[in-house]
Amino acid sequence: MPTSPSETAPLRRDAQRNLERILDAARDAFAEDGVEAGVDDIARRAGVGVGTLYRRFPTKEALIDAVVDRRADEIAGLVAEAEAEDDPWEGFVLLLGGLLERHARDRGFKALVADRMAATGRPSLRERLRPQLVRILTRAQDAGALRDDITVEDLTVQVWGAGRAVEITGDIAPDYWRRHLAILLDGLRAPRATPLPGPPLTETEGEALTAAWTAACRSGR
Amino acid sequence: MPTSPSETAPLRRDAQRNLERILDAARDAFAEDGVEAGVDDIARRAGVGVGTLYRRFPTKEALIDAVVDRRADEIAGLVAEAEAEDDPWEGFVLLLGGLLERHARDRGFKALVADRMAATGRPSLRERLRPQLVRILTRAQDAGALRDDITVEDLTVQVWGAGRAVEITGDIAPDYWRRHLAILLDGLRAPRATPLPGPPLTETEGEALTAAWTAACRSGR
DNA sequence: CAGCAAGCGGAGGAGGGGTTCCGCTTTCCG
DNA sequence: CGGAAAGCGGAACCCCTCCTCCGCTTGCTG
Repeated sequence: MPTSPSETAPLRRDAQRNLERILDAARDAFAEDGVEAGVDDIARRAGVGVGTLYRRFPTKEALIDAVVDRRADEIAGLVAEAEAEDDPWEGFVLLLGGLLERHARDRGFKALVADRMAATGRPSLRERLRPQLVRILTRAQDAGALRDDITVEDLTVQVWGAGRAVEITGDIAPDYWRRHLAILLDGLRAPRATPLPGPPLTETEGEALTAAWTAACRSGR
Repeated sequence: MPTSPSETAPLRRDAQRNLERILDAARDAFAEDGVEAGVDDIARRAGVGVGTLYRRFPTKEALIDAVVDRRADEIAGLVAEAEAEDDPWEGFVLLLGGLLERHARDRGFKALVADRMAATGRPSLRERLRPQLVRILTRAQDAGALRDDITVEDLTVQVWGAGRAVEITGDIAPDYWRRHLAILLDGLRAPRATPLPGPPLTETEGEALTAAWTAACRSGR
């Protein structure tokens, strides 16, 4: 747990500085290339050797976790913003838009979204966010704006898919996500919803999916 | 071009048999593991050595191409079926449903879909299919069933995203794609569609996207 | 049946990741 | 200031995958 400041002996000043540099470099590298960015590249960006990197993070995975942890506030902020929005539908749109926009601009974001709900690893983030998500969803449904036959699992899968689509378009048409989202929203709006076939995913299935998705993200794509 | 039968000397009988075995094994391996299935694994499934495989296909990429070529008829058949359907909307739904169902059941299908439109490599398939696609789309629009502000590019991106989502759910909930599709269709239906923001992708952008998508599929996302 | 070209298999090369190791440097504290 | 412990760098290592090479085998043809 190198990120927790108050544990065992404090880091030497140079070590602390290098730790910051590594985290910053990793954030940038992941944003540009996704989690498949190489450790050598990250170390070079940070101006340190790979040995230094591995002194702080026993494995690349641990580095990813640390970067994700650091950025978790970003998602938490977005969700809070969405919940604070007066209009339930607008709040819902704000959330989805925020997610897709980040997907379009930042390739490392996928790992963040995956981790946000991950069943494995650090549950704090996911457990903190999920209730908020449900609230945003049901609030929009109670207001009659969002179709009431979809569940959080449906929404999650939709976001994964849309995120992937928008991620691909991000390099070529950075604003295309708005169009994509508009189509998705038309499918989610209440007024003209067609009954959905088949049962929704159970929460257990949702968790299994999340685990699979996380694994896929971790291994690069 | 090992797949074209009438070229230079005909293959020896054992070689011909091994060629079939390799193609079958590759099809199965890709369906199970996606294009990231290893060549050693494919050779083992086929009951041949990797040397034999490489005698026929200069590179793994060429093998993928050959498998995709062989399966191209599957997509062509689906598209033809969709076009032959009396009701324009039903034809459209048939097409999307067929694509998503295959995505859910067959991990190698993604490569096929990518290649179907690929700007690089074998253009025949893509060029043959695209006009049909446009016809299916415009027919449904002219019938007033499909919203008339979407383009083939929009549709393609939607299918990529939905395919990804459904691919993940395929292992856990093989029929979930129906639910996902239903939501997507509600977003695509004409009645009371909300105007889309921003311009659609140009055809040039569409081609660039396809190339990027193909590259991503080839390298195993 | 004999000769030989085509075909075969699988050990090993090549290259690209992540990870380790160890001799040198820097910081800190008495 | 001086010594010890923490930190540093990056070459080397491991492992995994695609691909090559070459001595042996098999099927075809006269």
